[in-house]
Amino acid sequence: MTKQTSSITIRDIAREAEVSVATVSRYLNQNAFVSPDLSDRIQEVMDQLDYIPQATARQLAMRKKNTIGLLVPNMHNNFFAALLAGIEGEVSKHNYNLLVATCRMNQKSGYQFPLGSHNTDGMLVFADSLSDKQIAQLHERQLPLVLIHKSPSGNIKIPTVTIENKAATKKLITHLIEEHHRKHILLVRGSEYQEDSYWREVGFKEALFSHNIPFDENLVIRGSFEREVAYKSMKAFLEDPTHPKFDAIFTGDDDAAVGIYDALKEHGIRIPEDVSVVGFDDSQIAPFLTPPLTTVIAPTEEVGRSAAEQLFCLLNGSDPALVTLHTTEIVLRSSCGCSMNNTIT
Amino acid sequence: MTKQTSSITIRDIAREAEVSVATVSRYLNQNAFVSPDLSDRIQEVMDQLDYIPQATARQLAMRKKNTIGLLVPNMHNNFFAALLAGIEGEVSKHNYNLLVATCRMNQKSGYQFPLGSHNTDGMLVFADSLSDKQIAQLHERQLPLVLIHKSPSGNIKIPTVTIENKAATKKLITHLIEEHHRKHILLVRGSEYQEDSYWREVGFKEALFSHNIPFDENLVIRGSFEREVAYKSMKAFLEDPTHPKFDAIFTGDDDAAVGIYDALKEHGIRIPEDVSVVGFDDSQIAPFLTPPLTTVIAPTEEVGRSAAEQLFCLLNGSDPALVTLHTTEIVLRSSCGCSMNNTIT
DNA sequence: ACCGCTTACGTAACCGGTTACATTGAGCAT
DNA sequence: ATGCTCAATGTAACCGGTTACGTAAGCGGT
Repeated sequence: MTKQTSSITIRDIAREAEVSVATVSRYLNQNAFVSPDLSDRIQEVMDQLDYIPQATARQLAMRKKNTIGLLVPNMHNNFFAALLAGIEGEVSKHNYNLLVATCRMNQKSGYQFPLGSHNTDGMLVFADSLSDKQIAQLHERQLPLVLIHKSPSGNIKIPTVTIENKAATKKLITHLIEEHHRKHILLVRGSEYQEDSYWREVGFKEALFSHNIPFDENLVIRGSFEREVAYKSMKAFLEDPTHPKFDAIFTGDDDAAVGIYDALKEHGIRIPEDVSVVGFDDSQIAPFLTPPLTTVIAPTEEVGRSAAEQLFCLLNGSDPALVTLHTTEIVLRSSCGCSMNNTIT
Repeated sequence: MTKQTSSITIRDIAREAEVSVATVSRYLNQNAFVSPDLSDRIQEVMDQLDYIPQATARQLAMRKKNTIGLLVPNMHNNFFAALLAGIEGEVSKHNYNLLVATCRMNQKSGYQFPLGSHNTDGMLVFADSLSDKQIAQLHERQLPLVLIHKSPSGNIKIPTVTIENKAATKKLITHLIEEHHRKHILLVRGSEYQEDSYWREVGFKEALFSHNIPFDENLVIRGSFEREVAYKSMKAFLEDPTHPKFDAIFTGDDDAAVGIYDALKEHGIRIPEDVSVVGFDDSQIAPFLTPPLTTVIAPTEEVGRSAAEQLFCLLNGSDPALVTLHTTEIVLRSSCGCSMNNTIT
């Protein structure tokens, strides 16, 4: 209960320096000329009394919180750190504060936003932290919003920043087809409702179609973006005697790839001799798998940075890009059958 | 410049519901009895006008920000996500907000805190985000503080939470000595000023001494907590014809271990046949190195959680643990010479 | 001398909540 | 009926900044 922190206020400074509060405020904000002698007196008193202006009071008076919020579903994802690094850099460049929260059910009154217009001047919403309805609601209330790895539903105009899921996947699958002559490619795709998974599937199909390879529903394993469940799904698939032949696997996620590797190994299936395996994300472990995993590098930090950038556009009144698509790079290692460690963009 | 957000205030609600602002406030905070009919009227009006209380005004009136800050040197560290997850969980449990910032030099006036008593009710300071002097300064100003992976200088009483660096290292080195009969162990230690490195070195020495093995200054490589610099330092060491013989390496960090692996491989030195290698941190890549790395599991999320917990103790007036030491586990993989995948605590 | 214009600075209202204190009226004992 | 207590509600001051507006001094032109 240490209540009385630095309870010295702008009025104390004004009194001691024998000026008005307005003058102190003007000196603090440097937004009007204050004569040098007054400035000196003020500064001196401030140093002496160790004065720190209360952000809260300032925010109230200015009707501006100088704070943006980042909402994520959870923090356990690997690339969360990179995303945050990008965001934080941009935020601090603008001298803003960054509030971070996960969305979660509140005990009683259902959903309660830890972040919102009461808190922040604008928000970054990652993937499916919020339902479309909740997003629409915030948007209606005029709260500046930028979505990350998610596009707005309907035709509401909210800036989005994400990565080229479709194009990258198409390129990767094309590589499998053209360079390694694979034709029966198994798709291990993530959660039904995750947008990244959706576009990766679209890219996957496009690559197939443009090489006249039919898309086979039986060569799809659904809902497996986690290592353990990918492992189990893959095992189940392999143990089903009726499973179709395949000569390559696109795992849609590096973490899932680990599970896939394990399952294949247990069945004595060699990578890449028997089947090529490729992932997505270039997580840290990708180069250390045996064999090293061919995958897609996503510029996560850059995504964070530019998402914040769009939000600041909204806050400044300049208009933001409605959709920012970051390009990805494919890094060829040996799990696809390549022998070199190369990159195609 | 969308200024006028939801500019409806508690007074609007009071007027429409034909009650006083005090009553509305009391209803909102549930801190005094309000008769059911008034409650209903108020709730109805609030729903209808879509009222959201401004956190800022509330904070000003209550002289409490309901916010804690986390200060880190940078966000690029792997375990940052886990740390944050732990902190965030605790923070949201207390219905607080979490402000995250990196410390950085401000363009003009030298060091400027993005976080402080103007912003937060208390702060978590990670490792060397702040100098001892800066910490002391904040502490003098009565700002509740908890340090993470760092202890306070002098005898100021600031709660600290960290991990058992010394004990874990001692156990790990003892394992090398007793199980694998290693006697000439190379110490690759991190930054001179990093406290974790310091304690790891102490534990290293203690293990040596208790087995009557002299500590050899020539078997130390300093300042190498990063992959690349560890690689270079190790190469330089190996290429120096006068370098002492060694049969094991303690890298003090998993990331550094990667660099060490590479350097050893280039010189045709086999792990673990020629030298044992052990790390610290159990980063994600550890199990995927060839051979899989024996290392120490640090409960990072738990560290974050309990640091926040101590801070809330300070905020509630109950007294916090002055030092919280989290126990670590050693996970034996094959880089030390073991054949199993085992854990000792 | 007077007028007008500019400029540095002061006064006081305001931001949107909380809460100490005042007020009102019901309930009950005398 | 009177006085007292107590509980529900209202009034207005306050939190610590910002800023619209007012004021007075300085200056130049006639």
